[in-house]
Order: sequence, then C-alpha cells, then structure tokens
Amino acid sequence: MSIATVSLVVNGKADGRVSPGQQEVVRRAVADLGYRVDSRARELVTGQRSTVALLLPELSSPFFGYLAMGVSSVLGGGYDLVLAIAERRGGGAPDQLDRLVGARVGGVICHAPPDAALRGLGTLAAAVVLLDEPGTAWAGPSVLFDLGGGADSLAAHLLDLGHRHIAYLTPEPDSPTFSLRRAAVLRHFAAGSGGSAIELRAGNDFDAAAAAIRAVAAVGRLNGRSAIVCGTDDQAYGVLLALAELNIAVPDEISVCAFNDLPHSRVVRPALTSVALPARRLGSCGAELLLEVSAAERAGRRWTSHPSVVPTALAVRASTGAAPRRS
Amino acid sequence: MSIATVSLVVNGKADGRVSPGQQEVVRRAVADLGYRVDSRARELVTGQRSTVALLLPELSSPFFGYLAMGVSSVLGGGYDLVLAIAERRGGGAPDQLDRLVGARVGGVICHAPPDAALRGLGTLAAAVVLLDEPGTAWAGPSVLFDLGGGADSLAAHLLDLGHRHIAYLTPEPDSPTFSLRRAAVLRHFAAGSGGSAIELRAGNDFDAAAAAIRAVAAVGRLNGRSAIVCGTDDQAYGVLLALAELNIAVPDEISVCAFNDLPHSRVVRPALTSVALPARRLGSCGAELLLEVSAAERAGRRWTSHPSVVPTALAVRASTGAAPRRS
DNA sequence: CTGAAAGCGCTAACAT
DNA sequence: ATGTTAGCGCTTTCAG
Repeated sequence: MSIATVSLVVNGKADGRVSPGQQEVVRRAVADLGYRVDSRARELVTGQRSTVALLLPELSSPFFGYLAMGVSSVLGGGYDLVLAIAERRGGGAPDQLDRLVGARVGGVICHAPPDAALRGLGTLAAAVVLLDEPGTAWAGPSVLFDLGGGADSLAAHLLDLGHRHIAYLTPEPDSPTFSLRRAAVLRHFAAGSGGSAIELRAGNDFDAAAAAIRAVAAVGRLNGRSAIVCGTDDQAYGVLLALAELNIAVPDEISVCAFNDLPHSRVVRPALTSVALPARRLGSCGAELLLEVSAAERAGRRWTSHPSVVPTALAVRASTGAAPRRS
Repeated sequence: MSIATVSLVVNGKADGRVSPGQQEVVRRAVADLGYRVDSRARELVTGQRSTVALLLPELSSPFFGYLAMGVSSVLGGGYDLVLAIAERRGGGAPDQLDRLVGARVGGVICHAPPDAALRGLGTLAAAVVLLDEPGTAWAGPSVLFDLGGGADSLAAHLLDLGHRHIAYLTPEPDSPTFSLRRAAVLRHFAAGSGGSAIELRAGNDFDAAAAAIRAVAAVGRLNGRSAIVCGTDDQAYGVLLALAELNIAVPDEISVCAFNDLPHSRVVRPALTSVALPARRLGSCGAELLLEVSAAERAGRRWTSHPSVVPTALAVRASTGAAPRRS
C-alpha cells in the first residue's frame, strides 16, 4: 500500500485503478488511525482555495450574526469560513488583509470595509464581493438592499399619517448605506413639498442615540417635529429610551421608525415600525455570488453583472401613528 | 538573491547573515511585487498552527456575537479565526470537525457542542477549551460563568420581594448551562421552604416562549405564580410579549426575570431584570486560556487546572416588583 | 555572507 | 492494478 494509493482512495479516484481489496485495506487503516488529509498540503499542490473570509466591522448587532449565518449556510461543509472583525478603533484592517492574502483565501465577503481596507481589497488576487455598499467606486460584484424602495415605503407611510416635519437621526461615522437611507427618506420631506427635516448624528448604539435626543430636546429643537426616523434599529431603541425618560408619548406626540427590523423591534415598547433588511439573505446571496464569481474567474472569464438586490419590506408597528395636530 | 535569502529577510532572521544591501533589495522587491509568504506552505514545514476555530451553535443572538468579538480581540492579528456554526438541525457537526482536523487548526474554542461533536473533540489533537459547559464529563480546560452566584442573587432578589411561588421557563433542547441555571434557582423555592415552582419548557426564542406562556395561562396553571424566571433573555422577551397580549401587568401581577442581560433588556418594556452573563469576557478568557494551553502543550507539559470562572451580576430593573398579596 | 539541497504532506503524471 | 517520481512554496541545515 503506497502513499499514492491512499491518496487515490481518500479522494474517491480509485474507481478502476485500485483493487476493491486494497480499497478496503486503506479505508480500514484510515479509520483506525483517524487519518485526515492535510488540506493545506493538498491545496498547496492542487492550487485550489477552500477558504473564504468574511470581513465585518463588528458582531454585536444581531444583524451581523444573521449575515454570518447566511454566509455559513451556503458555504456549508465545503469551505472554511474565516472571520475577520475590523473593529474600527483598532485600525487593524490592513493587518487583517495581510493575513488573508497570506492564507491564500479563495474569496472575501465584505461589509462596510474601512476605506483603507477597501483599497487593499483590490490587491487581493481573490474574488471579492461587497455587501450593502451602494454607489461607491466599487465596480465589482456586490449585493445590495433595495434601500430606495424601503425608504419610499417608509416615507409614504409617514406622509399618509400626516407627518410633514421630521428629524432624521443618522449613524456616525457615516457610510454609503447610511447616507443612501438618509437621502432616500429626506427627499420626501424636502422644503419645496411643504415638508421639512432636520438632521441629527450620533454613534450607532443605544446610548449615543439617546444622548443625542436628550441634547436636542433640551434646546427645543424637537418642537414641531412629529416623527423621528433613524438609520438603524439600534439608534431607534436609544431614541425610545430617551423619549420615555422625557415623558414624550410615542406615537401620540412623536412617531419613531427606522431601518433593519431586528427581531427585538417586535418586543420593545411601543413595538418599532421598521424597514426590514433581511441580513440572512444578504449573507446567503453574497456567498452564492462569491461562488459564482470565483468559478468564473477560475474558468478565465471575468465576471460582470449588475449588483444583486435583495428586497426590503416595511413592517408597520405601534411606534408610528397619526401626526398630532400642530399647535 | 536566492529564495532562501528572501525567506531570511521576510522572517526577520537576517540579522548578521544577509548584507544590509541585499536586505534592502529584497525588501523593495517584496513591496513592488506585493509578495506575501504563503502561510500554508510555511506551516507545512514549520509545523506551527496559526489558526483557531470557534465552534458555535448559532449566531443570531448578540450573546454569541459578543463572545466572538471577545475571542477575536485577544487573538488579534496573530491567528486566523475560523468560524464553525453547528446549526443543530443540520447535524453537520461531524463534518465541521472533520474539516477542522483537515485544516490542522491549532486550537478550538467551543460553546455548547452537540454531543456528537463533544466526543469528536477528543480526537482533535489540538488544544480545546470549552465555554459555559458546566459539570460535564469534560475534564479539560474550560471557562465557566458563576451561574450559581448569579442564580443566588436572583433568587434572593425575588424572595426579598415576597415571591414564593414561581414558574421556571427553561430552553429546550436542554443543555448543561441551562440545567444548572434552573437547578440553582429552583432549590431556593423548594417545597420544604414554603415555596413552590412549576417547570415550563420551550424553544429558545421569542415565539416559542410566548406560545408556551399562552398555553399555560389558558389552562390556568399560572394562577398563584407571582414570578416567571427564564433561562435566557430571549425567552423572557417572548414571555413579556405573551403577558402583554393577555393583559397581565408586569410586574404588578407577575414579575419576569432571566439570565443573560443582553443590551436589549434595557429597552424592552418593562425593562428586564436579568443576571448579566458577560459574553465578551467569556470569549476573551477562553481565547487567553487556549493560548496558554497550547503553549503548554507545545512545551510538552500537560495543562491542568480548575476552570476559570467569570463573575456574574444581577441587573435589577422594572420587570420585577413586589409579589401581589395572594388572593 | 550567500546559495544549493532536503523535505514538510500531499497529488498527478508516469512507469512498471 | 500498483509503485515511483516530481514538484506545490516554503524553511532550514549545510557547503561554499
């Protein structure tokens, strides 16, 4: 039993080339010794790549958890998924990228890359797909949310309820997905159409959002606003917190809504009206796209196409109601 | 400039062995070509392992997100983190493990492994640390929450408020961490001490928990219970949902509390009293432990010690209040 | 100080 | 049907 024979058997290429007897012998030995092929050595000689990297800014929001599960589920048992969390403060993104090229990953799926990383991605010599990164210079494969559609539904809902004057709270640091959400909502409340909007900024977490609202309320800038629209659910939760403290009734005095529709939006009080952004599908579409792209690249074709877009839907709940009559 | 010289330079072992001139030449070439060492080939020859696997049951709860971030932050740039999600239904755990041994991972950090996986872990020939898996047959390195302490605080809080008759909702499928939480709470409400408890089971998500409560309330089994304790925050959110539907006031008619203290527990209404289980620390301690263990193994020593335990703390909020006078 | 050579664990083409 | 050989991209002796 030579070393090459073993290779043939474990790779299922032993069809007419190894006698059934030998095959059994090999199989038993493999089982007894608990032998597994060293995938690194295998890839070294075959040149195939069986690991894909998922590059995320963080993982504390369930949004990214769902996204990762979506990716994982389509990659399944066929690939190793390496997780790179590019926590902004660390600035460790370049490091992470270096590791990935060193590991010869077969592909990268990337959400909200720090700008430095975005440039580095080009160098990667691997298939790259970008997620939820609309309207950047990126010409490569990507999958987007239908944010425009979602924003339109949300605005229509608000307009229906009589809201004309809103505040828009947007996460900072800004990013393309956030600025698109903002622009797509705000254009429905442009001054010309009899509406108006003020813009607020705060970090993308409960406390920062709550603090921003408290500060704005303290100087009376919320007066005359009948709705607050937030870039993310997490911000909206903070807004709800602050409004409760301030004894401002939602939605009777002011309506609140946002983008994401995390599961928790059903259970906060009042339950949050939100544009559902199906993260899991974003991840699974991204992974499927990556697989296609890298297959195409391996076949020598360059892959070109418009971004895939995953649909969004407005979930209407108790946090939005009719605008109060202006006093 | 030979191939070996390059190796010396890029590995910083060129001290007195390569002339400064050559070093510069090499460095420039490396920069120009964008060359990175192939870490797979390197590890093939050196025998070192620079990737660790994180094995999780799912990622949709922020709990696991924080855990993963904790792991990632201590592993930092030094290791690749491969993520294996062993979604229970898939039963894909054995597959996942096979991949990991094939990839020759240097270590595995594991939370709530399916039983099949747990057995397989022994075979792994890599350092393994278990997280939040108390009192199993596992004798190896692990890090635990101080669940006993947390349960005691929670029970004391409830007892203080006059609660004697509770319902305990526990996630299913059961697991060691869940059964320990349950046992540690329930012993404070044993029949002998003038208390009583009924046990409820439901899947670990909002809807399953809500359905369980509705079902139990429908047959009047909640009568006489002044508090519901849940194994996880997610269950408690479902309970809150169901109770609101049923027009049962929390905490005036019935108190609700749980384990985990996810960030969202501050924003549900009423805000949830919960035992804080710092997931991020669990992850970072786990990663540190793994690093120690594998260093020890490499040095030939076997690593033995008691499990590390990360402290817990009770966060008291509005969902628990004085037990109503029994009618 | 530098380069040639061996070999890590594998696969694929080539002999036997 | 089986075994032998040549490398995949590296690191590490060991001669020059």
